[in-house]
Amino acid sequence: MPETQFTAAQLAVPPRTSSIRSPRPVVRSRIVGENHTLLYEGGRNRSLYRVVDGCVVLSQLLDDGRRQITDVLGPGRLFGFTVDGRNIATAETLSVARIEPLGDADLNADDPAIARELKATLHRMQAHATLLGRKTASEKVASALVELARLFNRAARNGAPARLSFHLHLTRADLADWLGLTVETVSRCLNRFKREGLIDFSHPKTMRVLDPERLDATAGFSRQRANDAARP
Amino acid sequence: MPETQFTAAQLAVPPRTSSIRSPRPVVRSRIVGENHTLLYEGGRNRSLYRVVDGCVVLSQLLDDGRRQITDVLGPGRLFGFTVDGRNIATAETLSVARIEPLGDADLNADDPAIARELKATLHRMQAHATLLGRKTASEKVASALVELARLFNRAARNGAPARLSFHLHLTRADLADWLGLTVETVSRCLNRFKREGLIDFSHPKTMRVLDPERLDATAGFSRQRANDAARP
DNA sequence: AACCTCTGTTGACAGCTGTCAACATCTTGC
DNA sequence: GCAAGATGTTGACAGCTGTCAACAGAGGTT
Repeated sequence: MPETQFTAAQLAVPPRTSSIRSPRPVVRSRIVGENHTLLYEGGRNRSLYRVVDGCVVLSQLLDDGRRQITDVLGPGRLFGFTVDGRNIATAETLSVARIEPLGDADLNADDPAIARELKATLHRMQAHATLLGRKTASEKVASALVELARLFNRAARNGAPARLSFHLHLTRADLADWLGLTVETVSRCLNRFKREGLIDFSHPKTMRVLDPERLDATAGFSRQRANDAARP
Repeated sequence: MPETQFTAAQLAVPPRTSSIRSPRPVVRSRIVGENHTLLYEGGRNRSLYRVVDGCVVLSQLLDDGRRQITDVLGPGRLFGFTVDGRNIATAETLSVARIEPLGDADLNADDPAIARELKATLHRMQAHATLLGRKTASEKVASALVELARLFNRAARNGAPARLSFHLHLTRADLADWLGLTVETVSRCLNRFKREGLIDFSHPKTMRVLDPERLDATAGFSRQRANDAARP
């Protein structure tokens, strides 16, 4: 069994971050190992699932094997949405993960919380489309780091000052498939960021952000979008 | 006023293609001119809208002006979804369009038909992410043509054999912003397809598919995805 | 009709990113 | 502990696509 990134004690106390409740008072969540495929694109399933803890990615394949990771899910996110009863995407764990089934997908279809989740997902997907279509390699990798840091930074739940250190659940290949790049380009960007003092990592998956502001700037994020006047 | 693509008679009989009903028995739809911005990303609105006829695109902007068209909407599609009360995307008409408000967005949030529309939209967004991240320029342009042909080919509603001729509502720049390319690359691909006998166009926006199968192949579509058995 | 602007096309060229290859490092299994 | 495979890094090189520029054509205005 590969390394896990949380302890037995953490697994024993699944956090509740979402307002979505299943009809049954007690829901049996299950622990799934790393690199386990939960759902296949085009397959059938009649339940939604929530990621309670861990990391799950959604992906699609082209005929010749090219892969696109369409979403990276952390704690609280839902997956298993279907169109015409068919799974939209393949779902795989990138870590040991706690998964909670939410019951019949169609029964839950009119749950306002589900609609809210769908709209939030849509929002993320659109932002990612902008990344894929209009950002450079450096901006893509920087954006990914910012987003993953936000996703998996909750290690410091106990009120401790959240150090900008987090576990990169994705391999370089996963990052490449998420960002529309190649492993080589991802590796080059990460190591350039490291040389420039933006981030640091000794182990390839143990990331630490050293200069959050410069990383944000590299990501092409507009911290000012709210404050700034629109340009001429 | 620029050219319109439907007649007064067609406008007088708005087709009902969706099962989504508004609470009021009579809904007042409105006609909007070409190149009209209906909603701004980040702005507030408290209604969903349906495209009854015409073409609407959703887009996002980066700070330096780079634009990504995240979705192209034809008849029947909904837009105006919000997260935290804020519009997810900017919505613009690319043609004279008939738009129908669907009432309070939050009131409709638990409508099963809305959830279905959201899931269908999610599906399209994921497919487009795969296009943006993993397809070549030729595959992107071919995919766009196939999709737009399907979207705007309903000209032949009267049972006539649907000729594979359709109106491209998007400019070359719009196509580029949708596909993550430049106008020059889009233009080169379209004219190459023309030289190769895949498509034809005299007017830049009057497209005609001459060889649907070869176009599908160029788009990298898997015609088997539906027939295929789900994998283990 | 003439003019102007926007859109589209085409060519030359460059550069970002992909491809190929070799090697290093980490992980896993024996 | 060692071997073998998977993952990550780095360099050389190439090519797809972007950039820049000039021009053509269409649409709209006076």
